[in-house]
Amino acid sequence: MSKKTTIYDIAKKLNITAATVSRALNNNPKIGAKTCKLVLETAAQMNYKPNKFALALQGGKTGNVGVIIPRIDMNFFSSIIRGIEEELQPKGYQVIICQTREDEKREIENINTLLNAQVDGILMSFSKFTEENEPIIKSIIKKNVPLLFFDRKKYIENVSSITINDFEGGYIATKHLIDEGCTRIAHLSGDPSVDIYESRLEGYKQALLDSGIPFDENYVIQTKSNIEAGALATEKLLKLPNPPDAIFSASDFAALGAIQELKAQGIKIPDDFCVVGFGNELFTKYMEPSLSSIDQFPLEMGKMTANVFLEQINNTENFKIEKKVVLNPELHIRKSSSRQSIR
Amino acid sequence: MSKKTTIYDIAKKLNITAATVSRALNNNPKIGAKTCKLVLETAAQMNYKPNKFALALQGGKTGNVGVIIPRIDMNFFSSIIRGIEEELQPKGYQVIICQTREDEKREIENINTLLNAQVDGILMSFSKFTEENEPIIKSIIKKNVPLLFFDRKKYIENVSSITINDFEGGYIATKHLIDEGCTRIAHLSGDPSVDIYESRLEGYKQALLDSGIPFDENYVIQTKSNIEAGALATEKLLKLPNPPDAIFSASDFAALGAIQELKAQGIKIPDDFCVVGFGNELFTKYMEPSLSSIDQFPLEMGKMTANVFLEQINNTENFKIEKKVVLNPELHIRKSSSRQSIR
DNA sequence: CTGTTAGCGCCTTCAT
DNA sequence: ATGAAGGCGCTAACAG
Repeated sequence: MSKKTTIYDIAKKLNITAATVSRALNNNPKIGAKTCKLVLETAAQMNYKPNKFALALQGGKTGNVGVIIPRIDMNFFSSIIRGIEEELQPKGYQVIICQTREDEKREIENINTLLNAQVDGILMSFSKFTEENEPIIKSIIKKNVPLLFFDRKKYIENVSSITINDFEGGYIATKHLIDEGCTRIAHLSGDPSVDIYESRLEGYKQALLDSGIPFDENYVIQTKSNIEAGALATEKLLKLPNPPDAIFSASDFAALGAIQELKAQGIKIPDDFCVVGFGNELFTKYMEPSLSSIDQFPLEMGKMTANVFLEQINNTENFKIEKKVVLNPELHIRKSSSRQSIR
Repeated sequence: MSKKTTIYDIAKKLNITAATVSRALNNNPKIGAKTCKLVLETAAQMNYKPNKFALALQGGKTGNVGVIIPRIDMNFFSSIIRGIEEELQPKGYQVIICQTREDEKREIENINTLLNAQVDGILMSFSKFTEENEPIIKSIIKKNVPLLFFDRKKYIENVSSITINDFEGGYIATKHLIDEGCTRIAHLSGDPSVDIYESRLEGYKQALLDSGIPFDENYVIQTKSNIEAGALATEKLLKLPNPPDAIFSASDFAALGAIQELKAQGIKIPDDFCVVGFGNELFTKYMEPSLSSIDQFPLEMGKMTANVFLEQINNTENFKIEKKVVLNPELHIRKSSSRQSIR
């Protein structure tokens, strides 16, 4: 296990030239069938592994794909990464992780780093579309580097995206609360300029509309995705002249804060108040009461993203593939919104 | 933004040769101060970025480091990755993730892949040391590829490791339970051939010894790190003729199972029974009752691992650095073992 | 101090 | 169907 074997080594052994070996290895049509077979065999026998760097140097493929996410220590994103890695690794790709830490500057830096590293593709969940990052996104496309969006999308020509149906998620969460008998349903929303939150809000509105419940804008509060913000928002809601009897939160963390506040005020869940979150974080299952939540299937999202990327890479047609995959979310009903027992 | 600028481009512009440019860029001592400065300036101005692949091709550094972990979708590991990435990225390294999925064969595959990718270093938390993976570990060392262990260690010459003091963790968890007035403390342990579980058990024993509480081997049950196993083990413990009044679990998940079982049997926590877990998983804080647990500081562990790696890489001495970093764990006391209220 | 040359491993014309 | 030669971007050895 001293030196790596090169095509020259195997050429020497077979008394042929490296070019021939190269051709045989690449299934070049004009090559003798026996020669080809012979080369393949001895290559395997000598444990030949192509040198990625020599390939990359000539402008070929590097076998690396870059994945850009806000933070890896969130279950949602790490599950996506897991899915991506599990699909791509068997195909010989390595996954390079970049975190933006919610910083748009770092997002641009990361893209530049990845482009400079000549990755074969960039899979990303960007923080937000702004005028700042628009040009760099365009430059990825111009360089013909396959680009895919997951989780968060924006319509850009020739860019595929893998997302969940956030509208549907908002709809079924709200519908479920209505079905449980709630009539004054509040919504903890997120940054309205991020389309996933916008869609969840729309789904919420549509569900109300379909059930003939009037939409009350006082019931919608924009909050950060954390516990404190959720608790604070809930406090506000409870002070309303006609306080709500349920909350659909676009974030599990905010929902957790809501539940803490409700418990602190001695409000019975789910008897007097129901809560549904979004994300199906691990803790939703184990908290007390357990929190109903919308599952976004991050593992599947990751696998799907990887597969669409592979399709795109292997596309030999002379037109671009543009695929918009939308996964269906699923509601997990738990104690926080489960009134069967008292009906 | 058409073509990447090479050292030839900047050489041409300055009417010097590429070699000179290369030297200037690498702070080669024998170079004219003005020439050097000039090169550096125009390089920056032309937005020159060295080509990693050309460097790697000559046997130089690739700027990639491989990280091998069981699974990325566990908070403990993804936090470590976060720490590693945050330290290494600013230094120009890219992090390549490999998951073993608890499969020792894949562990070997991953190492081979990384070696073949000529990574500048391998940072790993291996599943277990066996006769099978011993040779490949040795081969990493032979190839002079910097190797570091985190989380799980084994003494190998010249291999640095970053771990937490599991003995201490076991000790303080148990000591805390004793201080809360528990006298019959059981322990849910893990695979005894994995040294971290062994150490936690030893810490547990030592704490009992130091407090004059006899060790009862019936109180130690080996369980998998999941909820069902924890519940099952607890069921067994409660059936003992002299059942315990506390559990120190080497896993948060098993501890969660224990609490579920205790609650199911109507046993009051912490009044009649205390529980302490290990890992400080996110859910421990939010479950009911919240679970006391040992924090392993995964983020710091990751950062530390990255920094020891950097030290090692930049080591110009002619001797190997071997660093064994041991982080101190910390107990987070929560409701499941907090009897202040009733004292 | 700086220019010249060769080569890392591979592929790709151009010949043969 | 195969061999010979050049080059991807860079560095290192050898000259000057």
